[in-house]
Amino acid sequence: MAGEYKTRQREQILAFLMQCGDRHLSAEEVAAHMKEQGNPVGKSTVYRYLDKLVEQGLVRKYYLQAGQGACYQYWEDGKSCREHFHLKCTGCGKLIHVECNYLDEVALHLLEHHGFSVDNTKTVLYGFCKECMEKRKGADVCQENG
Amino acid sequence: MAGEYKTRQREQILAFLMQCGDRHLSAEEVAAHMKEQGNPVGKSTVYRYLDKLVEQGLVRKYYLQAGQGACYQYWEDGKSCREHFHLKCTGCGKLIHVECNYLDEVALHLLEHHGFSVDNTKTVLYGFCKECMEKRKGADVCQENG
DNA sequence: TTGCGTGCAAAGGTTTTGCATGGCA
DNA sequence: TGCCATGCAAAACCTTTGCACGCAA
Repeated sequence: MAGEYKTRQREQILAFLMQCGDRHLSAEEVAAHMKEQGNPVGKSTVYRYLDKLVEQGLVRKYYLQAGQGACYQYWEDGKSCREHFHLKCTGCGKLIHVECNYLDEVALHLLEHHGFSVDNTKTVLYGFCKECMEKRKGADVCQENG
Repeated sequence: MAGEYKTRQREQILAFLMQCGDRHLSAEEVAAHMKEQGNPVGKSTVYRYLDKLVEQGLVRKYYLQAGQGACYQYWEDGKSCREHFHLKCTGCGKLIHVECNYLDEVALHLLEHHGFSVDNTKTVLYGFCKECMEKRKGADVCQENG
């Protein structure tokens, strides 16, 4: 059933994603990189494989800005990540893994009080990290104030 | 400069948004509603006016899931969605607004203990709602395991 | 009357899909 | 050999843009 074949294209795509570590890449960028390397990969292949990797939990898909399309990022150690929350800074794109007992209770709370089972492999909290928050203070005008 | 005209279309669009309160609407849905009402409005008009409202701070634009397009929501005095979390069921697609003091503390915790300022307008927690959880029990088994 | 607003259709970009071919196992 | 994977191009999507006409003030 799950007959997955190993191909040059897939190896290269995954290798590139791993190599980029915590950088997030668009499908376009992945395809462009392959082309530069002299081993072009069709866009549909990129999209298809990227989606497959997301399904498998090896790669994460982000929607940082509309109109710009999605971003992908290799998900190091997907197993342990199932058990904690993730924060993504919309300023610098940094992904923060949060190991915190208090937050573990949040999932429990949602389950018991709201009947909702959170999937940490799919959930990302967006916002600003400390550095980007400070950068914003000053430039920021009346955005926070509703 | 501010030569803004009041037109039937604009009145209706804004009225509909206000009336929908905390529901998120896509541009498509707005246009569809107008059509049903017997007063169709061109899509470009919807998009243009929606964007204008966002600029003016009267309406908020969300990017819940790419590929699905953007969602708009009337922004009643900063009340609504900035202050609570959103849950999205990956089973049935339902969007759940959670008004809960306990969860409000979560944002505070993240800020104080992790130096991260969560943006609830961009953040959505993914998982399964009660109904879909029950459906899944017994059904598929090997989906979680990558 | 002035010039903003509207609507249609076409263009824009990203992602998906159909189908024949290519390649892994 | 049997299938899965690939790649091209076309289609599907959402959104923006161009342009002529309509309408508010």
